[in-house]
Amino acid sequence: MENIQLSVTENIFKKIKYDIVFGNLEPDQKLKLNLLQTEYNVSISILREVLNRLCGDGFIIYKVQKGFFVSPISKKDLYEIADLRITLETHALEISIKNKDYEWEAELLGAYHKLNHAENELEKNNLNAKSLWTKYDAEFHQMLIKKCNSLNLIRIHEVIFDKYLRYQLLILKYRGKESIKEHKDLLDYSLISNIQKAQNTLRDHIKKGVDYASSNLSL
Amino acid sequence: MENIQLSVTENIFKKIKYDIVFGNLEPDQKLKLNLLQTEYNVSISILREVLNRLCGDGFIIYKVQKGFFVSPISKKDLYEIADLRITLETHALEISIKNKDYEWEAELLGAYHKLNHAENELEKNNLNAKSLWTKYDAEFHQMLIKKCNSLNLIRIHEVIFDKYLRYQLLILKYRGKESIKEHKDLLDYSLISNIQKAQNTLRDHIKKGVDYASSNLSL
DNA sequence: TATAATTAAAGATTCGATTATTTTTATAAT
DNA sequence: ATTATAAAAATAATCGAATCTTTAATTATA
Repeated sequence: MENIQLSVTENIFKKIKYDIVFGNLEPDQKLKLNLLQTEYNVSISILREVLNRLCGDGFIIYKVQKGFFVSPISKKDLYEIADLRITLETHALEISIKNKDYEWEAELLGAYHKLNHAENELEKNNLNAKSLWTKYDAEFHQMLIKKCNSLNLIRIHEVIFDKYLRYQLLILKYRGKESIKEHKDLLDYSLISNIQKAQNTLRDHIKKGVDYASSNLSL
Repeated sequence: MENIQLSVTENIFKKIKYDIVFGNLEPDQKLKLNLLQTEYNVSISILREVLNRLCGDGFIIYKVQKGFFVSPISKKDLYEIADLRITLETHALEISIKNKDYEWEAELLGAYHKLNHAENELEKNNLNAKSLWTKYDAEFHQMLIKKCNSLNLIRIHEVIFDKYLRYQLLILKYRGKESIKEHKDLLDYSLISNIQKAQNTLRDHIKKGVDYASSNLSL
């Protein structure tokens, strides 16, 4: 019998991080402890543990005797995040491709297949597919760098990806056909081990995404 | 009158992080809360807040219902950290050099001067200079990337640098003359804006450092 | 009216105690 | 002697209350 029991702290951590990334908690919003206490139904100590952990990742800002605040957003921050994502993800992609095996190719094809399905649904204006697309986009990009053989790199990339995702979700629009083509190219270049073209495609993919996001973001 | 009052939490955070980086708390060591309580003379709640924050940065590992542990070390981890430092620091250096101004040049020269002084003291076998060298080495490298114009990048680099430093301090030995030459080159290439050579020097500098560390590390 | 001082309310910080879980030790059964 | 079971000790997790700080509201003064 499996024991999947998570502590209260772990559950609240996931909830609050989700609420920040998905915009339920707004940028700059002050996180008053007694409000959160009733909202999430936990004690203050638990909340402070969770908020401190999120501080470490930079999703929350802490000011002594002033409390906790959801991290602010800005175009400058968005471009910084995008630049970091490009730097980390292209580097990881190169190593990943160099280390690839059949199992990885299979998993990558699988991840692509799911993403492509969600993309098609979105093209048919099935708006329910939005959250699915979000999930599969993340999984596809995680799979691309999975063989980079560096837990540290994967861990940092994950944080940066979530920060990037937060901006994407603030826009809510979907870049459509262009992005679909880029994902297909990313898959194909990875499978034939063309590192240069795979990296260039990834770089353009993120740059176009961030420009699109930026132009749709009123700040 | 300035208000430099830090909360208890902030102070303990710095102390514990210092103790991890500088090896007073050993890798894999279990951080029992009541022991830490008497050691640092604070309540459990405070400790849990601090340990959670350090989890976010990866200096501490948390296992549900098992407690907190100082992150383990390994050669693989060291090489991952070094690779990340190279990736992040060369990228930041390029942008920094492109954005440079006279003020930065002046500050960089100042930082180099202090580092060079510490290096000379070490050459004279003045072992007290060791901790000074640690400080000035960090400051010199931070100054190199200061103009990269990305708080996110600087913040992440800082965490990686501290993780790298932790390994360096485990070795305690000093690489000597070679490293001195590299620092001088790093300064000169940055000042004449030779980005390629500055990046290559930095890459070699870190690679040689990590190889030196690795070969002196019994794991 | 505008500014400064005082008080009241709200909120952050810290702590000690209670509860729940895990680990260790002791005891019993095979 | 070895494994299984039960009791005890150690430790982690959680909570609610006490303390301290900041912010807002009120009153007093120029």
